[in-house]
Order: sequence, then structure tokens, then C-alpha cells
Amino acid sequence: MPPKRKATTAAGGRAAKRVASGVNTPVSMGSSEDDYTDTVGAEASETEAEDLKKLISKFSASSYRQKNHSAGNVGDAASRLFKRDRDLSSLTLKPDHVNRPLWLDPDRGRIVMETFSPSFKQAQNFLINVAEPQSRTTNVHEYTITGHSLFAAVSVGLTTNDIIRQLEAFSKTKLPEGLKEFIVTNTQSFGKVRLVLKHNSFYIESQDAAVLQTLLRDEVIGPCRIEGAEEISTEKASKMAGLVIPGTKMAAGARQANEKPVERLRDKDDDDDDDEFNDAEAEKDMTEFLRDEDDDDETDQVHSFQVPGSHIQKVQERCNQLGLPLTEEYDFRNDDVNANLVIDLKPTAQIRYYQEHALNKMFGNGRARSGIIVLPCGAGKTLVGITAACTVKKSVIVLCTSGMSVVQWRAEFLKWSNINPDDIATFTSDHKDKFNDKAGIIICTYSMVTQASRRAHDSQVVMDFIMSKEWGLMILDEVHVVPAEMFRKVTEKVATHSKLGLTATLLREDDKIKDLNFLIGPKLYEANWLQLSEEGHIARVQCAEVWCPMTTEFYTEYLRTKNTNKRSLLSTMNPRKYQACQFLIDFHERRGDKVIVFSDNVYALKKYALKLGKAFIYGDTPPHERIRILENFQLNPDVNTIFLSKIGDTSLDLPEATCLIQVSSHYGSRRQEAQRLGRILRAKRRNDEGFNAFFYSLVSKDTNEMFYSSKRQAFLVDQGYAFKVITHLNGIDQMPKLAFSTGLERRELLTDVMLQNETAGDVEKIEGDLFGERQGRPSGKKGARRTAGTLSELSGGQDMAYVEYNKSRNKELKGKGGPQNAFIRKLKRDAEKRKAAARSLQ
DNA sequence: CACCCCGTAA
DNA sequence: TTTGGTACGGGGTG
Repeated sequence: MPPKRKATTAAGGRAAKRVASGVNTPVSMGSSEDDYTDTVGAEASETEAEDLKKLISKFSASSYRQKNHSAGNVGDAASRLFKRDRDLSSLTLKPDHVNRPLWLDPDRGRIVMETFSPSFKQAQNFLINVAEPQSRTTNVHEYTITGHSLFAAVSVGLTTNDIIRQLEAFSKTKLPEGLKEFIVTNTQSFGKVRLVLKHNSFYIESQDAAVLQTLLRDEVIGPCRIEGAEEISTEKASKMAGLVIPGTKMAAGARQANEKPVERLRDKDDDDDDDEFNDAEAEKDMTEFLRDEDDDDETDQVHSFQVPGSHIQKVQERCNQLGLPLTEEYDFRNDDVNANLVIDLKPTAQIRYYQEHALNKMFGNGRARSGIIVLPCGAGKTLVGITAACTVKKSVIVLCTSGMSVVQWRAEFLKWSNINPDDIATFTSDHKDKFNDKAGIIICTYSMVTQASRRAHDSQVVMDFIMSKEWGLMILDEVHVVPAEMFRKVTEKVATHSKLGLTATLLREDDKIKDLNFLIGPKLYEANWLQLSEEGHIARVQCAEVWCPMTTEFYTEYLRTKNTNKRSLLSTMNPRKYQACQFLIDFHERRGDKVIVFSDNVYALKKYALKLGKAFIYGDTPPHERIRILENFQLNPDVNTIFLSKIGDTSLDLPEATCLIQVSSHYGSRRQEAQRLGRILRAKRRNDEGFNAFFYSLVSKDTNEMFYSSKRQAFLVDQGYAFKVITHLNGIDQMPKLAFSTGLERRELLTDVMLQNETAGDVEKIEGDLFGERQGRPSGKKGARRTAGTLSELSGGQDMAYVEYNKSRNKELKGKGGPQNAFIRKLKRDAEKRKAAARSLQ
């Protein structure tokens, strides 16, 4: 990849998207009335297999354009780096540059890595420690060195020299001076100041009293100190003090372990993982050795001042700004104040290599470092958390976003570890347990801990218990929610020695994500999605964006209104989008896929589902009905498609679907897009020969959806997913019973859409006018929505055309009591039999 | 239990 | 160029 690649800049990732969304796209979905005449009776002449072949060939041939780069088009993901003044060609290359994978941007800390380089694996293992992955596509990875990433590197045990030496070794050019300086200035002060928990109080601690003096003179930190006899107390550093100071010699142990000269390259990639593990073992021994030495020879003094829990965040944030981030490490093996917990992994629990890598980052020097581990959905985040708990062996508090995942975490703990069930308690609104022994695990929801007012009596009791205890480890599930105003309170309410944050998508659309650096700790590990799916740990997914032109009726209305809600509703109700959805469901059901359709908008959700005769779940669906529908989806061969609102993004335990269709979504939320894709990464069938999961995003052409869609995909594109654009679904013209194929039907739909939209607004206004103070029913919103629903039903006349289809599949699946349950039981038995048969075949 | 209300998140 | 429908968990009530 010579630097002169800048010549082809325009072909780069999102630039291609702009080209594709331009004017002259090959649309063959038809724009004339004729294309939509009823095709019932014109049975498709081909067999299913031929159908499949045809569609798949379409996917890989002429009717799509790849927005992302593809193999053979090396370097497009990085090409934006080489624009204008980003030309690196002036730099002189080392003679053996071909064997070195890194391009270093002298000014901005950007690093571009060639994945086809012979020393790629080593370089990647190193880079993941010191830089933030920005984008990791097939041939090129892009990283950035930042203050935070260097903090993470130092806290993982690397020294300034390690970083500089290894960067130099992997770089194609001489290490730029500016970058070297940046690394030096940013790493020097790290690790000087620590946050320590002692006897349920927080202390800011350092070996250097002068640093503490400086902090106390700071206008923000100074007033936070708890008034005591002494301003700064000094004691001899000892094991009993809770936290042993990470001396530089400790880092030396880690340095040796991390060092891997480029010259000593090995061909076999797989060996690498085992080596890393052994190195970590060696590292631990070294740590032990050094610790003993420290205690014998040195009489280090530790200085500290106390800060109340309520001010911790302020101090942490300020220290971050001052370039002196607080290190949090828990020397759990030498903590004999807090009781030990009897817990171990079951021998059957097998940790995968990347989980081990992640845990090595956390426990690399024999202590628990606070930080964040990022793994895609289905890659075993829970097991990482459980293994961490089994390592620390102290009381653990696990925080989840929903009651469902509380239950799941408990089940997983029982599945993977030998923990005594009496030692795990759950704490939610309908289950308020404590554990009886001195040490234990408590699993609860964020809101249970953060709720400030209106406490039920027995939850106050449990809350007091939690706050009175000193916790060894706090596991924060879905840690990306923590920066929220309310949820961030957990870190000040619960006194814990270490924190482990877990998430699949360390993303927010606001800028609060950086707060996690001081709220939890640095990002310790981030898995490479592409690599995991190539290795079969998560499913391979084909992503496609399907462009659906707007019908003239809908587009006219779209242009006529400036109201964004109305506009987005028109875009999602676009009849041609509905047709595309109908076609794709049919296609994939016949292929044997289980299909989930997502729609954020519940009006659209119901309309689509009812007309297609599929079951749907959204917020108001009562729990028993949800379960029934999900069971049927999982077991009943006749139920292969369900519709979900954004309920499916987070809080549903979804069965193993293999195909996903997105009809409407939430603006430009990258997290939602990634999370939805995550729903199919678990697919059990993923290791079948040639298995692919499918992810479709239906987008109405020439609407705002186009813009948001590309925003939403940004994260996945950076993870290496290639989104293909499909402008025509081959065979849709021959589709029997294609909906909305007449102008009349489409106009009826439009009327319904417009009515739905207006009534919601009107009713609220009327209610306000009529009742002024709105006595008796303080929440006008709920009433308004209900009324709107009724009015929409009253609009009856136009709905006549739908009546024959508009039968709720939900009701069919709902029934209660004996017969239905017996049916489900039979399905379950059948499924068991099939599984057993499959096992005996192997 | 079934229902409502409330605050909060994204 | 960037908003607010929707859904949740928690607390009550009869």
C-alpha cells in the first residue's frame, strides 16, 4: 500500500455511499402503474432452489454497489487519511518496510495497519493496548493514540519506553518526533495518583506528597477533602493497607511479558494465543517475586487524604482533566479485611482465547484493574464477568438494565460456577433478597440502586445492606448506559474495590461516553468482530440496504409537510417498502430462516404485522402473551416470522433468529443498529457449512431515512461489515399476492396514515381546551393516545379492503390454559427429539 | 394479581 | 442537519 494511494481517495467508504445515493440509480422496481397490477395466479415457474440461487447471485453481482471497500480494493477505508495535507509519501521508508505493518501519521496520532503484513498479529496485540480501534475492515485497520488510550496502556503495565520501542519496531517509517513527544508527556504522570477504598472510605493516595499538595491546592479538588486532624496522612506502605503500590519494577515484569521483537516472527498464527497465556502466567510469578522484594527492602511511604463518596466523581473528573487520572487497582489476594467468597469455575467451563486476553488485561499484574471490556453480543460477556468474579473471590455486585437480565445473570452464575445458590441474591422490585453469609453475590438493576425517593420499606433495608458493605468487584452490564444522569450514581452509592464494565457497543450519540474513563476506568479490551465471525465464534452476516422508491402519492405528501414525525411515518409506511418486506419474509421463510422484523414505530408495526398475518410484540403486549409468541416462534414450524418494536433491541431474550429485517428505526443510532445485528450473531447454525445470517435495512429512497441509515451503519462498517445496496429485489414482480399492487389500495393506506397522524395531535388539543385544568386525569398524554386509537378504529370505512387480512395472529397464539399449553409442551418434546436425533447422528 | 402512575433513557 | 415515541423498572392501589 504505497502512500500515493491518495489518488483514489474518492472511492473511500462513505464517499461511495454518496455516489450511490445520487440521482441516476438503476431502479427497476418500477415506477409505472403497470408494474403493480395484481400478479395473483402468475405462479413463479422456478423451483425454490433456483429462486435462491438467483437471489444470491443478485446479491453478489450487478444490482448492488458496495458502499464499503471490498477485498482487492485495498486501503479504501484508510484513504481519507491521505487526502490533501495527509500525504505521507514524503516520509522515508525503512528498507524492510514491507514486513512492517504500521503507517504513522506524524500529527494526529493516527495509525494505519495493514492486516496482510507478516507481523500483523503481533502488531495487533500490541496496538490494542495503546490505541483506540477506529475501524477494522478486511485489509486495513485504523487506530488512534489518545491520552485515554495511553492511560489504558500504562495501567496495563506498559512503560513509555515499551510503547515507543514497539511502535518504532512495527512502523514502516521512523517514529515521528511529535508522536514520541506526545507519548512521553502523556504517559509520565500516569499511575502517580491512586483511588483507594479503605474501611468503607475513599482515599486519594500517592507516594509523592508534592503531587497531593498540588491536588489539594486545586480549586475543585481542595474543597472535596474531608476535614480531619491532618491534611495529609502518611503511613508505611504495607499489604495491610489494602493496596500495594505498583512500583516500576512491577511494570518491568509486565514489560518482559509484552515484549515480542518483530524479528522473532512466527508463521503459525494460532500459536500466538497459547503463548500469550503462558506469558501471563510467567508475569504473575514475576509479580509475586517482586512484591516480596518490595516488602523486605523498601520502606515506601504512602500519603493520602480522604474524600467523601459523594465527591469522588468530581475529583476523578478533575484529575482526568489535569492529566493525572486516578488509577484503581484492587490487590484482592492480600485483602484479609473482606471475607472470601467460595466460588470457582466449573471444570466444564471453557474460556475462549479472546475472553482470556480480555481477562489478562484486567488481572495482568495479579490485581484487579478497573476498566471496560467490549465484546460483541453472543461472544460470552457474561462468562467474562463470571470468571472475573471467580478470580477475585470476594463479594460481587452485578448491575443490569432489566429484571430479565438479572434472572439470566443468576442462571449463568449457577451454570458456569459452583457457587452455592444461597450465596447469590437478586434485588429487583419483585425480589428483594440478601445473602446470609459474610460474602456473596448480589444481582440487581441499575434503577434499584439509583432510585432516590419513594423507597419501599424492604428495598430500603436491602439498599442499606448494600451501602454498608465493602464490595470486591462491581460488574456493570451494558456499561454504556452508566453515563446517564441517573445511572452514574451507582459508582458513588456502592463502595467497591474494582469495577468491570461490559458492553457490546461502547457508543452513545451524545458525548458522555468519555465520562466512562473516570466513572469506570479505561477500555481494557475490545474484540474484533470480523475476526470472531471468521473464527466461527459469532455468526457471519450479510448486510444489505434495500432501497425502496416512494410511490408518487406518498412522496407528494412527504414533500408537502415539514413535520418530521409525519415525514418519517410516510417513509416507513411507503407501500413499496411494505412490498419489499413481504417479499423478503416470503423468500427467507421458504429458505428455512427464522425472521425478525423490527419497527420502531408501533403504528407501522401493527399495520405490517396484521396485514401479513404475523404475530407482533411491543410494549403493551402483556407478559404471558409475549412468552406464548416467543415460544411459538422458537418451536412451532408454522411460526417463522415475528414483528418486534424497539422492545427487541434490549429486553427480550430472543430465540435464534437467522434473518433480520429493519423497517423503521431510531434516527441515526449506531448503537441500535449494532444491537439489532447482534440479535442474529448467536445463531446456533453459524458453524454449518456456508451458513449466513441476513440483515436487511429497508430504506425509502430520497427521504431522510437515507441520511440516517448511513449514520447508523457507521459503527458496523468500522467493524468491517460491508453493506450492499439492493435497488431491485429480483423476482418481486412475479410475487403472487403482492400487497398494495393497485392504486386504490395505496390511496386507502395513505388516507389511513394521514388520519392516524392527525388525530393524535388534535385530540390532545381538544382535551386541553375542554377541561382546562384537566381535573381527574392528570396525565393527558395517556388518555389522548387511547382516544386516538379509538378514532382510528372508527375510521372504519377505508379499512374494509383490509378486513380479510387484518386478523391478529397474536390472538391465535394467545389462548390460555390446558390445550394450548399441551400444544407447546408437545412442540418442546418434538424439539428435544430432533435435538437428540441430531446428536446421535454426529 | 391487574392496574395505574411516575421518572427516566435514548 | 439531530428529536421524542416508546418502553422500562419502580412504587403504589383495590
